[in-house]
Amino acid sequence: MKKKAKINDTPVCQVRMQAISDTMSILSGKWKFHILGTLIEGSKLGFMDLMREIDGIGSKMLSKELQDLEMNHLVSRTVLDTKPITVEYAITEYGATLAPLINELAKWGIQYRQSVHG
Amino acid sequence: MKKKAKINDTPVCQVRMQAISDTMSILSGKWKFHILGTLIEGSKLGFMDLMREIDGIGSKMLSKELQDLEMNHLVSRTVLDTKPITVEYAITEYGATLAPLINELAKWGIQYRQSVHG
DNA sequence: CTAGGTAGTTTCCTACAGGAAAATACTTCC
DNA sequence: GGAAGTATTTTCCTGTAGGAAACTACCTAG
Repeated sequence: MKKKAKINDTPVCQVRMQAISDTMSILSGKWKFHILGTLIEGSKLGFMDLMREIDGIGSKMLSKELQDLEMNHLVSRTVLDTKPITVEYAITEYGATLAPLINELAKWGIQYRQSVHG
Repeated sequence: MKKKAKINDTPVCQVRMQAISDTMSILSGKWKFHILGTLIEGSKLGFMDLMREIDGIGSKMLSKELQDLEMNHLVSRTVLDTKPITVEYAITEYGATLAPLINELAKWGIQYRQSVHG
């Protein structure tokens, strides 16, 4: 009676598990959701704007996380030819598809607080 | 003209950001979603069952992650008085409220693969 | 009495995440 | 000429997440 019986061994489960890993990998780290959330709220923000909006983040992390997000086409980076050079960060159309997911996260978190508190 | 102008300084944003941090904190780590997903699929699994289902996890991590999830009332742990002692892990009613969130994660990840692949 | 199954805990190690602070480079205001 | 603003990069350091492997402990079937 050898046990192998894998619930997760069905193709559909494998695909879902992989998809969840992909998503979490893309959105990994302490700051990605903050950055994305901020850019969804106020489209078109400069680097220093983001520093001011996102409480506690350092320039190194912001820079790195923005690069990650840009690589995954969730955020766009546009260098403007202004007097002092300015960079404009914005959510892409594709990045905006994360809104329902972010809403679910927020919804669950809020409900969690209520269930703990009340 | 000092810039402070915080988009994120509204109470509603603060609450949402905090809620997202809470959620991500509770579901942090490499394995939580795998464990939760597995327990949602096949309710009532033993420790060794979970080891077999979750490819690559070690006993230390499984044990620790299950403790975390139990502490947050997402998973229940029941010791059964069987011949060789057996422990039964299951999703709680509360843990099941994560299903929509997990679905969003999977949905987005699947869509991501498609958009990358073409 | 030994092999194998149950459910973990403990120890040791490494790699990476992330923070603080300084450096870079260029421009404009006064 | 110096302060202040733009946008990073670089360096150095620390804590923790997580993996491998061994160990505990108890039970049962052969």
